[in-house]
Parts: sequence; C-alpha cells; structure tokens
Amino acid sequence: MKMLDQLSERQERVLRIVVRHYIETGQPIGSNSLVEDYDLGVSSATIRNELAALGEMGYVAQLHTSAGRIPTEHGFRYFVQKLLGEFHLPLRERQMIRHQFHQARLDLNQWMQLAAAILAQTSHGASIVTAPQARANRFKHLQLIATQGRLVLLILVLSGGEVQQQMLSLAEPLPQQRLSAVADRLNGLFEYATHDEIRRRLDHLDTLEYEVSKLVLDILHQSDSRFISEVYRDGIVNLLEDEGTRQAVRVLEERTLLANVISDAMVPDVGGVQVMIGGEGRWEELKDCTIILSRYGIPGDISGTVAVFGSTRMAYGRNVAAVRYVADLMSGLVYEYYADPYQQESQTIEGENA
Amino acid sequence: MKMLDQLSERQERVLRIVVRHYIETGQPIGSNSLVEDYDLGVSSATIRNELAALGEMGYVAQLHTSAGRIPTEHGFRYFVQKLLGEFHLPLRERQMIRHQFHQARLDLNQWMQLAAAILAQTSHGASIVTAPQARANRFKHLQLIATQGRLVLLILVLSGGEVQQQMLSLAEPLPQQRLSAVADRLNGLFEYATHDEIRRRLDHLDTLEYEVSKLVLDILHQSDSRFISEVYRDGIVNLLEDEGTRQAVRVLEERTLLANVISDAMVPDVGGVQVMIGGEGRWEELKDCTIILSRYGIPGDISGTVAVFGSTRMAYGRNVAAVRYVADLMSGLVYEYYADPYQQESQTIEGENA
DNA sequence: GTTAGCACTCTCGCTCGACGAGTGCTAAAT
DNA sequence: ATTTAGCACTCGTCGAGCGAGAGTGCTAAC
Repeated sequence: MKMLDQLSERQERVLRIVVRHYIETGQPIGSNSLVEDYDLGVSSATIRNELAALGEMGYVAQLHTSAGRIPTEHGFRYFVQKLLGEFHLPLRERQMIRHQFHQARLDLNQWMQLAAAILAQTSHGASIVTAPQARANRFKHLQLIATQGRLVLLILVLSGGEVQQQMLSLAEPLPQQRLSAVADRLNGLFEYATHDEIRRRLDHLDTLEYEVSKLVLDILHQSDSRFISEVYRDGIVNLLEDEGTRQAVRVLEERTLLANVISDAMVPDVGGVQVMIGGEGRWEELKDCTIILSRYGIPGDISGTVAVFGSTRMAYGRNVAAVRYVADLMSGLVYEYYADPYQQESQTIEGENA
Repeated sequence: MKMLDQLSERQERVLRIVVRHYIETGQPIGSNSLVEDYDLGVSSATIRNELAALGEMGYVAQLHTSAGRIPTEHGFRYFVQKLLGEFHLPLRERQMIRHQFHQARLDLNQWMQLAAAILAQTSHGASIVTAPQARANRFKHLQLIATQGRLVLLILVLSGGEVQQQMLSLAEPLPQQRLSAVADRLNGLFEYATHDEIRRRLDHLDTLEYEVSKLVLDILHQSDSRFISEVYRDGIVNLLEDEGTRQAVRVLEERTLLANVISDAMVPDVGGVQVMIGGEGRWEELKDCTIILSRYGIPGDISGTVAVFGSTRMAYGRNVAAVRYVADLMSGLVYEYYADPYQQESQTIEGENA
C-alpha cells in the first residue's frame, strides 16, 4: 500500500465513480456496470486494468474474489482531499441555520445544543459539540447566596463566560449581608486571576474567606484540567440504522473514549476542518465511521469542538461544509459575546458571519 | 383476554417459571422442559392444560404453533406485582452507592449525573434522570455581571436552587457598579416572588430595570412551563445489544417523546415506583421495553424523575429496588440541600438515608 | 495501449428433506 | 373430576445441493 502514487486522470475518474457509487448505494461496483452506467469512453477490460492498478495502490478493495470494488479508507481520503473546500452549503440552508441561531436566547449552552441539533439534522448522523475551554481559566466573579441553614450556594463566573455552581457547608449559619461582604472582598482580591495567581494571594484571609477560596481553587482546577467540560450530543438514533456505525455509540457515550478520539484527531486550531475516516486504524469501534470535526472559538485563547459522526458512506461535501459553517458561526458568537475585555490581542475570526 | 382471572396456585407457579426462564434465556419454554427442569410433581400433559389455560387468559403466548410459551406483557405485569417491594438491594451495593454520592461535590447536576451513571451500571440498561422541577418557581437572587462592551451576563437563582444564565445586550455600556445597584434593587423588590407576582410589581421601574425584569420573567416562565428541564442520560449502549430495545433510543433522544412517555406513565408522587411494560400498547417504540420510574424530591413541592430503561427481560426485582433506592437518596439530598427556608410545611422524606 | 474472448471463482438464493420441539386431542387410569 | 399416556400433526430450523449471475484475471489479437 504505497501512499504517494500519482493517479492518472482516468484512474482518478474511476475512483471517483467507485466512491460515489458506494456512498449512494452501499454496494460494490464492477467493471461492467462502470462502463455501462457512466460513459467512460473505453471498454470494461480497460477498466479492469485500471481497477487492478487502483487495487494495487490500496485505493479500492473487494470483499471477495468476484465481488465488485469498494473504496478503502485510503480511497475515501483521496476523494475527500480533492473535494474539501469545494462544496458550499446551499444559501437557503445557511439562512435557515443563521435564523435559528439568532432566534435562540443569548446563552452559550443553548447555542451548543442548537448547533448539535442542526448538525445532526443536516448530516443525518450524530453530532457532538463541546464547550469552549479557555487555555487557563481566570476568575471573573464570585457570588455567595444564603440557602437553608448552614448551606451556601457559591456561584463562580469564569473568564470564558462559564458559570459554575457549588454548595458550601458552613460551620454556622451566616446572614446574606456577611456573605456578600466576603464575596466582594474576594472579587476585588482575585480579579482576573488564574488558579496559580489565586494560590499566591491566600495570605491574610480569615477562616471563612479561606474556605471559600479553597473551593474556588478547586473549581478552577477542575475546569482547567478536564479536557471535555460540557458535551452536547444529538442524532444518536441516526447511527442505529447502520450495523457498522452502531458500535460508535459507545464512543459517544464514554467521555474518556470521546476525549481520546478527539485529541487523537490532532485537530488544527480554529479554522480548519479535519476528516477522520474509519478510525484511521487506531479505533476499532470506528471502523465504518467517519468523523468530521472542527475547532471553534478564539484562536490560541479559547476553543471547543464541533463534530459530526456518521457512516463512511456519508455525504462528505455537504457535511464538511456544514461543520465548517457551524464552527464559524459558533466562533463568531463566542467572539462577539464572550470575548475577554482583558485579553490583549483580540483577533477577529474570518468567516461568513456578516 | 380477561383481566380479572384468578390463578390457581399451580398456574401461578407455572407462570413464574415461564417468566423467569424467559428473562434468563430469552427463549420460549415448552411443557416438557418445564416438568423436567423444575420439579412440578405432575406430567407434561397436565402442564399443557395449564399452559393452554394461561394462554386463554392472556398471560402467555407462543410465537408460532409449535414453539414454547413466552410471557405476554400481561404475564409480566402479574409477575412484577407479586414481586414489587419484596426485593432489596444487597447491603454492599447500597453502601457503594451511598459512598459514591457522598464523595461527589455538593452540586445538583453532579448528583443527577451520578444517579444516571449508577442506575445504568446496576441495571445494565439505560437511565434517565430529570432535574427536580418546582411546581412554581420563585425568584431568589439576581446578579448582573459586566462583560465586554454592551453585553451583560445575567445570573438568576431560582428557589429550587436552579441557576439560570443569560446574556443581555444593553443600549450602551454601563459600569459594574451601576449594574450591581440595579441587581440589588430588583433583589429587594422581587424577593421570593413567583412569575405572576413579579409581573404585578413592574411599576416605577426605570428602563434598564424594566428590561432586566422582563428577561427574568422570561426565564421564570420557561422554567415553569417546560416539563423537562435538564436531563441526564446514561447507558444508552446497553440498549444496543438487543434488537427489540434498540428503537427505544429514539425515545431517549427526543425530548418531546420522552416527556410524553413520562407524563403518560402517570407516576405517583414521590415515594412510589411505577413499572411500565412494553409501552402498555401506547408506544410502539417501547414494545420490548420496560421502564421503571419513580419521582423524587419534596412531595407536592418540587420533584424530578429517575428512571431505568431496559428490555422486558430485565431483572425486575433488582432494578425496582435500585430505582427506589436512588430516588430515596436523591429525595434526601434535595431536601437536605435545596429545601426552601420560606416553605411553610417542610416534610421529611421517609427512606433509608440515615 | 486497448479490446474481445474465455475459463474460473465465489456468493446468493432457491428448493428439498430430515429433524426435533411442541402442541392438542382422545381415551384410559386414578 | 382430574390426571396421564399415547399419538398424530404442525411448524420452524438446519444443512446440502444446485444453478444463476456477477465479476475477475489472463491471453491473444487489434
């Protein structure tokens, strides 16, 4: 299986047809149907030679001696590379998506959920959207709210706009006033600080303040370290129809697996779309699956992932375009609403969110 | 198919065996195996008569003329009713669950997620946990946080402990100080008010205050009306092994469907466990599915749902016990940490959360 | 380089029959 | 009246056998 072979124009044309046919019907195709249904100007024997060559190079394969040819992962990848960037989502569809986004409430979680729903729908596959994750979270705002008795609700807003909540159990009940005072003091003290910076400012705190700060540190640490914070999934049903994609569901459900797959894909930073076909040999569960994924957010600062899971037989052009479009849209939203005023270099995202 | 037939002791014994055998093996069983493998003191001919009678009454059925008998939904239900409440979770398992709960952070969402994970694991099925929903949400605390430019992050804490966040776009940028003042004023004004009460207090507000209040109303309204707020699912993979349960995944994924199913089940208030077998004729997708569900929370005040989805062949005793145990645990947690100080009659939950 | 011809291979779908499991009925036994 | 043995009958499953069809690779001619 050599990787660098150059295909002749006719070979490429044949490969394209094999892939297209397989995507449409799921069936292998042989030299005869190839010349009859698509007008290549040559005979089936010639095509047989070309197919043999393509087989030699690892672009196509056959399930058994006398079946037709189907594309291999390698063949798919060639096809996809030639195609990437060519296809654009129809204007109507783009408008519809934009419309839905602008109707949604101004809430990151809602957006993520919406993005997942849209991708699942247009791709007829499953979708994944992970929350944008700052490289290092910073403290933004703290609030303490008295609840019943000794219990206090702590709300922590992080620099990325993420809101974390947590209960805190005190030694004795305290009035809201006292709690607000503590919160105010810490808000001043920790303004825009990272986990490490906060740790260096723990001196001269009273017991209660220290208690609260420890919790804040805890939450910051968790938010920093966990790779995937919040995940929205949709369209899992669409994977069930196909025997091959069914086992991919376990990847979608298990966080650790999912995290591994996503990080393994070595996605480029915001902007690029990555196509991972058939698990690339590393993931048995994804044998018949294709994952199209892209990062979104603010390059180098804060980013999440949007992805589509589907059969290797998916509509690549459409789906790549859809993932790119949604990722751009999300980038725009993140930038517009969650960008950090403290951030030095605030870059704009190129994209069609005019 | 008569419903009220009284079964003889022997008939009941036979039915039990048929059900047990079906749950264990998934296979039908005939009169011969019945007398050979389980010592009923009679011949196969007698059993044939009893089986015919049970078939007449709709407790068992056969897939074709000369297959053995399998239980019908009706048969399952009889079995389950005889069994309900008998079985308890082994002590070790209870301890393990309790341990996991006490290790988790004091955060409702974490608890829900944990409950879903535990149920999925012990039941070998899928699980659903919905957030506790107050009958009518009340305002508890409002916070406005300046973000970039004209955008403000609004955080609203509801009486049930639920935290909602939302972005708000102002006409012009305002300093945090001014925002805090607005928040304070509204916090005083709306203290522990319902949606309707807030609406009656909208006079004498300035433009900004009015703007914010409208948003608060909006959020309250949404929280009140939507039946299922937040949902945690787990163990969907476990449904994939079985052909019959596979289509149940679509119920788990589509919110409206799920809401219908849950409300259709007419779950009693906190405390009771409901078993819904084979979709009860109303849900084609759940033909081979059993759902075990229970409400949790504070009776008459605030409650959510925990449920297990699995094959009709599930381990009923175990799972009913598990659902009941987890629901009780969640009730205890909700009561302990989220109970409302304003609430007049604060009832304790009976349950083994000592 | 291309094409026609051909023998060969392999899968798929079909039928056929044997087999076994299980039933329902009848008539005898308790 | 209930239980039982005996028996004929039904029906699904399994495997073998077979032919058709699709597709290939090779060779030799164009």
